[in-house]
Amino acid sequence: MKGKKIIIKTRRKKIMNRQEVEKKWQDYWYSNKIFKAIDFSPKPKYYALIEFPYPSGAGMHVGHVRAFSSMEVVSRKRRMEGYNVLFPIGFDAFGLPTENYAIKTGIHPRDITDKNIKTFTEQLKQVGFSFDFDRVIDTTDESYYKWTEFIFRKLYDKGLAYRSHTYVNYCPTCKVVLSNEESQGGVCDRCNTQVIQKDKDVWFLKITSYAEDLLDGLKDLDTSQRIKVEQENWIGRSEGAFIDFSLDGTDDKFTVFTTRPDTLFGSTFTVIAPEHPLISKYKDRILNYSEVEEYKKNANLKTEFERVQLQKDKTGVKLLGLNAINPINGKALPIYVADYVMMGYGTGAIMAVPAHDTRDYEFAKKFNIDMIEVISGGDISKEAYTDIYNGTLVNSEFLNGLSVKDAKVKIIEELEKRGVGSRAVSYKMKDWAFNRQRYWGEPIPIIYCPNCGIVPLPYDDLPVVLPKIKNFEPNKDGESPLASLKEFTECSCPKCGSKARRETDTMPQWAGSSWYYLRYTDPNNDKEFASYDKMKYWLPVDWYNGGMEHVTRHLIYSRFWNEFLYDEGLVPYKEPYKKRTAQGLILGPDGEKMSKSKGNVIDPIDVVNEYGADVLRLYILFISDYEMATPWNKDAIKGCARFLDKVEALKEKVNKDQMDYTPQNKVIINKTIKEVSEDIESSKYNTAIAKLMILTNALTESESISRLDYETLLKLLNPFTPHIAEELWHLYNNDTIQYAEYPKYDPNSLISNTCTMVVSVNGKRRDEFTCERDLDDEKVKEIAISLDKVKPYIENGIKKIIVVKNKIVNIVV
RNA sequence: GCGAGAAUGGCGUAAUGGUAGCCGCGUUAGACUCAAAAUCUAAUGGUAGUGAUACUGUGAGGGUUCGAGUCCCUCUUCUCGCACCA
Repeated sequence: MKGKKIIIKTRRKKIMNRQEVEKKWQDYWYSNKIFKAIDFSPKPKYYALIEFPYPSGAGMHVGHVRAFSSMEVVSRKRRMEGYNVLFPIGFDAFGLPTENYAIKTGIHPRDITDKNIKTFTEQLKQVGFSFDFDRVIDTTDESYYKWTEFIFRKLYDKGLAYRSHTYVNYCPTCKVVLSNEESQGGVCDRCNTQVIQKDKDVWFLKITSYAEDLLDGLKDLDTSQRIKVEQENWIGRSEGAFIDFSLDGTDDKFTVFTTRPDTLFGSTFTVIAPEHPLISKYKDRILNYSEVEEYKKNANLKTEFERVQLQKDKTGVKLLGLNAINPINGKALPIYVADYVMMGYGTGAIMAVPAHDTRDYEFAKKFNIDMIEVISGGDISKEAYTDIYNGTLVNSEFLNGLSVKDAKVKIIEELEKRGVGSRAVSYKMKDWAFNRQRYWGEPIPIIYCPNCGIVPLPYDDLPVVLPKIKNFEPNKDGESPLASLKEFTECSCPKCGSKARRETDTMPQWAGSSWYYLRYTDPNNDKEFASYDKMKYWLPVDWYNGGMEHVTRHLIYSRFWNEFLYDEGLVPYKEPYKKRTAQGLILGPDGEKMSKSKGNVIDPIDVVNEYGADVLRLYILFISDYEMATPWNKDAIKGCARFLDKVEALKEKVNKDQMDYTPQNKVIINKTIKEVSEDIESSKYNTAIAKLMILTNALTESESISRLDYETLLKLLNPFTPHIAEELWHLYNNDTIQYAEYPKYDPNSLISNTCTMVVSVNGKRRDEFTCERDLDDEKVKEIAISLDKVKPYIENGIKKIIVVKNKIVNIVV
């Protein structure tokens, strides 16, 4: 402890006190509103967006700093490039952790949230982020969630919000219904409890009707392959056909979905999901109904996790007394109930073609069902032949001899002609389960009237305000605490005036974040969610950075809302984001994911207190490639502190009156300007910083440097380490560096007029020499073979000499 | 199982098909100091050698090329995403 104090003292004597200087400039920036975004400014606009944080009690995390730092650097650079920058911040403050904390402590979520937002805001300012703090939004503020309710109401009007009775993912610990997105892998997103299937009344948003648009919009999104592919997989489009199978002895039929209609002649049985309505409908005709009921019950008991575990072990029950008719050849096929067919995908029923589908193959083997080979080329005695590129149709009457591709077209034509099938597209994505039985969320503006049924609240009556309550515990039925509050639930029907009941479920946390980027353009508007003109000016978001984990949830949800609002004529652009990047995780020093329980959490504010905000910002971007997960190294950060000390020490060498580049540094400065700028644009912050270090090392080796040399370095540094840049800039300037013109490079000064030629023999480096640029190839060869170190290797004759201009000579012997 | 990505010193990482290891950390030696820290200087992939230097080296094995960390094929391991999706 004593030693540490001495270190700080020594540093203070030699160089600036970072924390003091940082505080000074933060006060200057924020009190003068240096980062204010100006509506309708004639400058070109730039909208940089980061995912707004959840204001947890733990405060800011180093992960937040990394997530925000990329757009922070870009925003500061854009301001210097003459843009009118919108770089906003807000808080996604509804949600379970706050509510759970309220249950534990009895403190109201409103008070917890306010306190956490205050702390978080202070921490953001301590790091010096250049947000426009005049546009802060809070999703739990009545003036904000009024518009979240408004959008829900719009969705309802269009039939895109509906109530349905289905099996849902339910977390027994959190006592909430979860969406597929929140229960990936069969466990609850928040608490890792195994999700169970529960029969419930649920609000859904019909995101599936936007599946095609959501897929389409990805085409123009500037993003990594990974982010695109993840969204595509999530939407999960597949092309195929609906085919009707009639039920033997009835006038009824059921429809299957298949991507392989070409194999229809090879179908030897059909399978329906345990939840398929056919079962109860033909209760009386199914001879083994009790066995089927039993199977159905067991299937529902299985958790998602168990289903995955038992993936290979197929189970099922044959429906006795009920057969399906293959529409193409009139053959009677047995119907099985099996849980490897899901009610939630396609039609919940399949035509099974064991010869050409792996799952059907396993099932057929287990239940001793026949197979018919209809695509030649494989060996179906060993395994299902699923190749769709090779192979020819056989045993399929009019399809025989065709390729899979052609057979698909022809069979669909035939089915359509006969009126028993059609081309179809199916999506993996399901409708979005949109309610939670909790208090701390946006109320759903719906009323249940005994006469009129479901009635939406009139627009003029919005918002439904969350009442201030004292007991936040959900009740025993897993209902929201609002359900036990008479003052809230009792109301009158807006249509007929009779006594009615208010919806007590609230919206999921993803609601508020589905449109927040719109609100930033006009955060204080109390007439509309944002003015059309302002949205037209600011949108679309030019660059959006956020977590990889939000690619399949938040990104898709928010694009859905935007596309919907666009169709309603309420927003000016169909796609909200032009470009999307994602940062990697920062792991603990032990290489594990940071967590309280592992005790490996690094608090960014501790780093600010020890090294300063500039060092924190610099290190977080220098640590590795921006997209890569990397462990924190408590020693490596010292290198960043040393670097900034060096930058400061350079001031002693500056010739104040020299306003051009010093000749010996001209090339490296121009090169650095070019490369740092390009690196920032392609999210290579780590190499950008490495190049700034190289430049600083070069300037340190110079006898003296010019004012322009130094100011150029400071400008290039400003996006990364604005405090020290501002402080040193003021040695020579009175105005802020934040709007100083970003340096430009001179293409003619990027290369020196001499170059180093490497000489290798058979690809092995042997020597090098320096010569003028673009020297004639013949002369280069002459010099190369005359070198003493090269001579011994070419004694036995030369086969060939390859010269790569200004780079390398390779002598082949 | 399917899809995407990755594998380079003691560590984090860097290299338009053209000097592998930039930049940073760490380590070693030296300077300053009574001493330590900080700072500065030098060295630092491995093996051999006092040394110039030589050989070797980017997960493994093949290939293309004058030349491969980079391109192609096969394999191994790891990370991420999806997962009985019909």
